[in-house]
Amino acid sequence: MQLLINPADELPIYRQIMRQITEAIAGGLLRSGAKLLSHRELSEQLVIAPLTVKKAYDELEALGFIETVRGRGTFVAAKLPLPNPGADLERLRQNARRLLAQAYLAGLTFDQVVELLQETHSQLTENHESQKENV
Amino acid sequence: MQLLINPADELPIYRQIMRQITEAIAGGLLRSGAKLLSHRELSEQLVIAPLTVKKAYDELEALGFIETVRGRGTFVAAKLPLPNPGADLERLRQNARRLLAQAYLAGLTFDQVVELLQETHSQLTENHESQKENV
Amino acid sequence: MQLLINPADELPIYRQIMRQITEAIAGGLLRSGAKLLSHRELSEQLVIAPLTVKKAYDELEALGFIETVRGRGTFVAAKLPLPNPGADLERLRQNARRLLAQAYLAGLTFDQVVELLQETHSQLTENHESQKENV
Amino acid sequence: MQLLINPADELPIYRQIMRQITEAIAGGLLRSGAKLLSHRELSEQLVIAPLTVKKAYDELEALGFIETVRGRGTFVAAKLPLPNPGADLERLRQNARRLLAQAYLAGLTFDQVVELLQETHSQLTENHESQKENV
DNA sequence: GTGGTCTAGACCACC
DNA sequence: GTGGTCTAGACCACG
Repeated sequence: MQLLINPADELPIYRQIMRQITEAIAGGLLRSGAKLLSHRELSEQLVIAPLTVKKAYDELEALGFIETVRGRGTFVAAKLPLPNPGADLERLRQNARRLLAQAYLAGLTFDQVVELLQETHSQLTENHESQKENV
Repeated sequence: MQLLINPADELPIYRQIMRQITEAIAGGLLRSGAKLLSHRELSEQLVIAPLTVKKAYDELEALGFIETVRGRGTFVAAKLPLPNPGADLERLRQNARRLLAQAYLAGLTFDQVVELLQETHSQLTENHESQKENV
Repeated sequence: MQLLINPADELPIYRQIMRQITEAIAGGLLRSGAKLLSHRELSEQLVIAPLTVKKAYDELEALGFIETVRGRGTFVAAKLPLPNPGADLERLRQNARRLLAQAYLAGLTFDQVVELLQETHSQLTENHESQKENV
Repeated sequence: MQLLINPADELPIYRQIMRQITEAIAGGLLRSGAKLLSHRELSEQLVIAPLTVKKAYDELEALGFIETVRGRGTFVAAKLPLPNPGADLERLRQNARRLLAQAYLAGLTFDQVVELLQETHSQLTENHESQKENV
């Protein structure tokens, strides 16, 4: 798995890292127990400050997505955090609304949005094999 | 139309305003030529600084969504900006990917996501009738 | 001669009027003694407030480009204002610099700029006949 | 590079800054990747409010001339915005027309205008060598 | 240190 | 009344 960082992006770098790792977990690219690169290794690979990666890992750990074992490394959590049905659904609704608004401004129809979603779905789930990769 | 601002939101206030106005345009709530509240009026209504609203209006104008006429007011643009097929589609794809990742983490299936999208679609398009002036 | 007003332009309307009239004089379209529309007529034709046209005429008169004769109307001045060699040349130099900078950013070469200037020159001077038109 | 601001100028200060920076880019004084002063430093140097410089930087970024990286600074864009052949040419034509009208009112001939343009061209292009960082 | 946002108030030009 | 600009200060997040 290869992370892509854009320093000029509005989203802070540590958030870009968090987002990509959680997306990889959601898409099945990273499974429970998979080992992540150490924050030092990852910072070298991405050519950014180690503190930045550390911050991303710290927050991911606080959220329950990853677990750190002193002396062994960092791993995808065994039990992924259960969703808070209420708040999460509301956020999902909002994001769905935004996606639709954005699509309509771009001239797409509802059916085309669903189509696009289906393509994306296929991409996210087709790489369910390559499992023991590191981040 | 009533804007809702959350000062505690991670998204800057001026962006919240921009988002809600563009969504209103996308959903048909605001049509070409419709007059917006003056940035002063809107700032009073939202209990925020006038400059904050003005910044939102300025950026929306730079993006081509609204037009401003000195001494007369601010209006939804007559010709809304045509989508840039390339960049826009790519951004849409990214957002679709994020929506799916978020939904999967929340335990939803693909079909449930499509369902949720359909509900949202109905809401966005059902208020396509009356409305003449003012935000 | 037909004036074109764009209310959304950054330049104030009364300045748009001033600019177009002085350009018409410079280009030979309007000669000394030519009669202008009354500010009321012009305001009707342009669908703007009479005060706005009045302001443009007032400033043009203060600058010496036009003359008002009570009860008869407004005319292009018999003796056009002589340039202030110093200040005017400096402003010209600045504008020349800006034109070049703008052209270079647009990818043109110096020769192409001169070419473009020549076309413009032809247009400005070829309509030296139609003289007795009103504004 | 030294910016010169005239608070009494009709052109807003932030526009004066924008203009001088784009001209410096067009003239080769500022190259892609060159670092600009932080908006705070520049505001001190020019003795104006930081927000005023920031507004200039923001608009230049929206136009694609400069890029900003959080925590690192602001830089001349790697890929300068490609000209929009249509709109840009039309604006150039207008400005050429205005330059000629202004010159004719000042009593110059067409050849003298071209001469003046040639001088300006030399000035703009002769400082195409050294310069690494800072505005 | 950097940029990002926001405030509360001011003054101006335009219509 | 409208929008346009500017100030002087504040607080925050990021690296």
